[in-house]
Amino acid sequence: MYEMVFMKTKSHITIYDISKRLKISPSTVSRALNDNPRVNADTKKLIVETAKQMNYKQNKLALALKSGQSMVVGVVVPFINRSFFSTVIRGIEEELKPLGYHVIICQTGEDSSAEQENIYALLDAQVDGVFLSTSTGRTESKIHLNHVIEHDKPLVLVDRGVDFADASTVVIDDFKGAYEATKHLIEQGCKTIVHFACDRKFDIYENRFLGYSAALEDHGIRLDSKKYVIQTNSVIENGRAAVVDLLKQNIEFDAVFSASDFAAIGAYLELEEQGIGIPDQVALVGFGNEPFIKYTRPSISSVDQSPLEMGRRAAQLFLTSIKQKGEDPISEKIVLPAVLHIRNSSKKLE
Amino acid sequence: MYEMVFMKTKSHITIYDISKRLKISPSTVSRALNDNPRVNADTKKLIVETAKQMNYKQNKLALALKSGQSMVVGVVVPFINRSFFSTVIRGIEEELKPLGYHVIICQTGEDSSAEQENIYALLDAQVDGVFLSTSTGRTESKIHLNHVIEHDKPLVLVDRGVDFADASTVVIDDFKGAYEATKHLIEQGCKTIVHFACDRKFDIYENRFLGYSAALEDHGIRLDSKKYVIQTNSVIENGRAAVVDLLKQNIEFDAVFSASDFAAIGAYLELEEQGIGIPDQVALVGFGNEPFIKYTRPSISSVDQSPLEMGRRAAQLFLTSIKQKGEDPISEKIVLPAVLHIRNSSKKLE
DNA sequence: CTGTTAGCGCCTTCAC
DNA sequence: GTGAAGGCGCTAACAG
Repeated sequence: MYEMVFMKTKSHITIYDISKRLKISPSTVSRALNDNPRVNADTKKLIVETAKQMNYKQNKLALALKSGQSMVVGVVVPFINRSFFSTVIRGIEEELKPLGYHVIICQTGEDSSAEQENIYALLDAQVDGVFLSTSTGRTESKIHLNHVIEHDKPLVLVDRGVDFADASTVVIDDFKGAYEATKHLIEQGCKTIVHFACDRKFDIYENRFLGYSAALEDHGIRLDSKKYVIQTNSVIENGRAAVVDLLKQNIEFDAVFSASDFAAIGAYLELEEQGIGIPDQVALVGFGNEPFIKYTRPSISSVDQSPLEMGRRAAQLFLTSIKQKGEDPISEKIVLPAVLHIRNSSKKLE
Repeated sequence: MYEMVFMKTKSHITIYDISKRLKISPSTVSRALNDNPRVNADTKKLIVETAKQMNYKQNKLALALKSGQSMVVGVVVPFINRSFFSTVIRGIEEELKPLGYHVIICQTGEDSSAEQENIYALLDAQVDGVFLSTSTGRTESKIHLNHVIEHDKPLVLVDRGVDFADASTVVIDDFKGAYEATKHLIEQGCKTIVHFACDRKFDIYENRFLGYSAALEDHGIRLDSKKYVIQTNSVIENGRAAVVDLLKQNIEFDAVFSASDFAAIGAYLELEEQGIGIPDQVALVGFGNEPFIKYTRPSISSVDQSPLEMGRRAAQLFLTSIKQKGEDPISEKIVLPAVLHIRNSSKKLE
């Protein structure tokens, strides 16, 4: 058996190649290419030109190893093809690209241990910071988050945060958004408002539930968690199933406030199929303002999360953290407003 | 003025730290950590354990510099928060993550020169391959694509490809999809079928146009490009404007086949607002099968592009290219089927 | 203004 | 089975 021999044809040009060609030391080449003032204008010009001509490209990897800055950040989300998450990422990318950063994306599939692995892999890859929309609930282990901090890298929690002192956070005002949505339904005359709560081990969903509860209380409606608060997931089929269940149990209700647009659209589909009129018999409000939510008929009311802005702000938090490197890290918390978009699914009165 | 002094507190552990602590040479530590057989089982165990205890993490950057493999790929798309693109990326990520690759995402904003810059930046970052859904039309310069090939990195064109010999490609059968969509409309009795063509400098749109034309011809309908083929962009407002224009010009039509779901939904909104019945007065078929397209009422027919599968296949093409490194690169071309999903917007007959 | 040297963290010959 | 040395490509002292 013969070993395969791979000719490692060097496909890229280094400053040494330029150095040799021009008989100028590598450091001068480096200086010239970095526009260092302490180099003769003519030689600089010469170097820059031959570099271009030789099609030289700076190896960022070497630079990263040398400088300790990779100029890469990692973003960890449940699924990248959810409009909310991809739009957050868009915001991050657009804010960071002008500064020369690259964005690595990771998906957890909503699995906490996959989240851990992703974060470790990102640290291995020497990212300069981590953005996370977590799938780790309030009670679960957060050592992977500690690791990020220990490695002295900024950690920015986006939307799905957890209480974690050393991380910056950007969220929307979930409580207020939910409160407004519920209040709106009450003002439309709804008395028995079902809440699709999603998983309350996440703060965002807990806060939406609390907003719902507070609105009921403030308007003299007794909260009946057993009957009207349903744990769903943020999945279309779950919303459908929840409606099926309510009907099967003969629970009467005149509105649904869903903490997720996906569950909301599931409810919409099922109600429609069952011939239950929206909003006349059941009014409907979702949460997230996903792009598809306004094309149903009736169009569905929803609370906007301004994902693009969340991404941008998250990126800005990262940048301020980077700048104050070395000092004691200050973790900032941004709360964006949650704006209710009222559409036809919840207009009982004109 | 005093210069600020930054104590570069080394936040990470290297094999040298382990080496010193254990008084074992770095090379042995390296070998142990890489599970090299030529190291004593006991020392190996010792090393692995202290590594874990010291919270050692391998610096992939150093490895990348050494090995010439960064284990990072770059994906360049117009916008990451379009469902189609983010789902393609999801497919790529899911296929490549098990092999240890990271995915960097870049957005061009549909701008050809931004695309060039992105690609150069990715090459600087020493990515192992580039996935591209191009914004560069048939007639524009493709030097940036040549650069990728010259650097000996696999280039995979996804969906929006251009003729480029040295790149692998995965597309769907746009011609057939468009043909089927148009044929379906004809079979529903439509005679005057408008085509929203998008930008035909991209092959995908050109092929959709050709499919539309061929279907008309095969069914004895004369193609009237001037009257019925409208250049729109893949944007909701463009679809709206196109309908407004048609009405203003008093052009009669009984169907729209849009090469883009976004333009299609624009048409839907405008037709609805004008009180024009879908499908009775105007039947409607889109292209892309975006998630939102089926929630309108009537639901809109559309040609599916199977973006997840496209992403997966693209990743596989990359992997085969990587394996045959050194040999003459073979560029493969995959054509996935385009499946028409018939919904209520195009059912004139029962 | 320019060249020499060293080192970022790792792996991998080459010796022993 | 283990250690020493060199180099991936780059920059930043340190000399001159």
